[in-house]
Amino acid sequence: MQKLKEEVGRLLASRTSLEPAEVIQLLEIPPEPTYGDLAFPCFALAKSRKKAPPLIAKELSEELGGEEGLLWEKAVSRGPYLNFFIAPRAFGREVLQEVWDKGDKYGHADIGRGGNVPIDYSSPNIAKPFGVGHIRSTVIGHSLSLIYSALGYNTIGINHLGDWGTQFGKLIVSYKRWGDDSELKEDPVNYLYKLYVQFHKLVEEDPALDDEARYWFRKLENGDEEAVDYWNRFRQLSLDNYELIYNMLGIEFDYYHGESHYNQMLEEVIKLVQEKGIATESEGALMIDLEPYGLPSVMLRKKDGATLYITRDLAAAIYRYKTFNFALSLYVVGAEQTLHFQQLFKVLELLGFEWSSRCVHVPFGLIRFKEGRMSTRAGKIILLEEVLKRSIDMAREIIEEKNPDLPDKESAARAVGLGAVRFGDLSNDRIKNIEFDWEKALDFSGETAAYIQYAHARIFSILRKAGTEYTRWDDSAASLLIKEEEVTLIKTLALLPDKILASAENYRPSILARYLIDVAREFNRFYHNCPVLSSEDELKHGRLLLVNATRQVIANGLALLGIIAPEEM
RNA sequence: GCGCCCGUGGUGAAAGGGAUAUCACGCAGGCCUCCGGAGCCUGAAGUCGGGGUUCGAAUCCCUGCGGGCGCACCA
Repeated sequence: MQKLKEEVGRLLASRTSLEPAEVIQLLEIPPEPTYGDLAFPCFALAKSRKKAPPLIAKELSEELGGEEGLLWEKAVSRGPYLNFFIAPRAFGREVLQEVWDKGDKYGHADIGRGGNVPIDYSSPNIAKPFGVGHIRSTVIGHSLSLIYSALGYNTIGINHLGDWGTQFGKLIVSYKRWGDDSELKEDPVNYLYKLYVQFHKLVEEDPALDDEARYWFRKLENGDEEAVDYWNRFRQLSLDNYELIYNMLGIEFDYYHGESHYNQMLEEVIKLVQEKGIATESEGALMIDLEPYGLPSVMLRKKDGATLYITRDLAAAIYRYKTFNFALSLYVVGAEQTLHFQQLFKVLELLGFEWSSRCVHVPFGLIRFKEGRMSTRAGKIILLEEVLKRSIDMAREIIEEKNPDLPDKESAARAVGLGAVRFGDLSNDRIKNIEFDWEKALDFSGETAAYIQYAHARIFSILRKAGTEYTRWDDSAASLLIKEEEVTLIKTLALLPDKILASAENYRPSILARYLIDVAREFNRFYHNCPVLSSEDELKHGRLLLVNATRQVIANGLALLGIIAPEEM
């Protein structure tokens, strides 16, 4: 597709006042394939030519006459658009060859040139169980890190654990008062969670508990041995539990730099802020006035001397810049923290860090129950681990029913079950709130990962039967594909590089996810209309090249979503 | 009170200011002597209301309504 765009870009640049790059920018895909395959909208020329766009389109098409290019065969005007029709044989050969040559790297690019991109994602709060709510940050962040890596960036996954803060005071108080060693050993995270929920229930009757919790958190900040011991224990037990889920999802972080990691840098940050003269004392607390910028002011240090979330985030941002000299720094964190990040980035700017503009908050909507928001405090939560396990169970049942002879049912069930959950989250626009629904979470029909995986498995089935006879490149075979379903599929395959790029630029893996649905759909149409194995020699070879290219596109795409493409299911 | 986000067929979603608004679930019907029917084909049904900007608005602006989120001692 890029080659076609470049060709059209050069062609139109030579006939208009525009540069090739400008033309390429303007090119779009027509809404209806019968209009053409690549459209040049003539609105941009209306001013300089002082003519109506439809007239310009008409003139351009007449100028081109019956001309044809390498990859296109005709150009016709339709309203204000000049529409190019691809030359199916040349275009098909071109696309298939590119996929063939690039293989696993088809769709990848090197726009990043090795620049560092730290991505802050997942970041659960210690001592709270890993709920479905955490899946969003986890899978969106993971997918973005895979996508940016494919574009030549050096991504750095950072799990910014919530391992510091007043909740530890609460936990210590609870554990000291009511804690039970054997219960803790048996099921650490759930037990800690139980204590946490209980604390919030009891605090309603006894508000003094809150003071006690703050007191213990201050002790922790001051390095009190007893407090630190508790903290270490709670933290490690939680980490062991998260490990399980990350293993299931195939996620590895480069760093587990939780909030506690920045403790020794906080003094320095506060000193810096004071030196810059942007901080003020107010009722014993240290504040930065952001009113002039239309934002609520922030507090860096409480009157009791304890620091806050934003103080640590400030330290973390500066640390990341010093350590990684990043090209881009992403924060995959819920939309409810949008204001916090606006404040954070503004403070960085006020500190004179030009790189503050390279910090990006990637927000997403929250997951809700029908009855309302999930609340960890109230104890209303669904564990992610449970969702994943049930999804795998469901997939196993379906495999048992539809494909009982499958040799390795377990890995297929994992691929499909885990894929369904991930895809369910990745395929929708991240900014919208999601209502959690077991039925939808465990759905394998329609626009789901299973649909894409099924196409992939079918392809493998065909390729297995075809044997090795056709596993070589052949120019003339690749030029034979001119049936409608073949051409449409080829055109779809040609879009992968654009889609990966758009996913990165918009921080939206959903663009790639939806595209893969299109690929699978076009493949299924092709499959139902164009027999492969029973075709005669050269056409069979050509179709096998197309089938193989489709396999490659699906595999490359799913890989960037962190979803396994099974050979059988 | 102030600020931010979201309103698209019955339901869930897509649509870089552009052409006749695209899918899926569900519903009604059809397709396996044929490469895997977790599939394919056909059909009914939609841009929250009102103003504006523009040659052109689901998209941008204003306003109303509905829903969500946030706003100095939580994270």
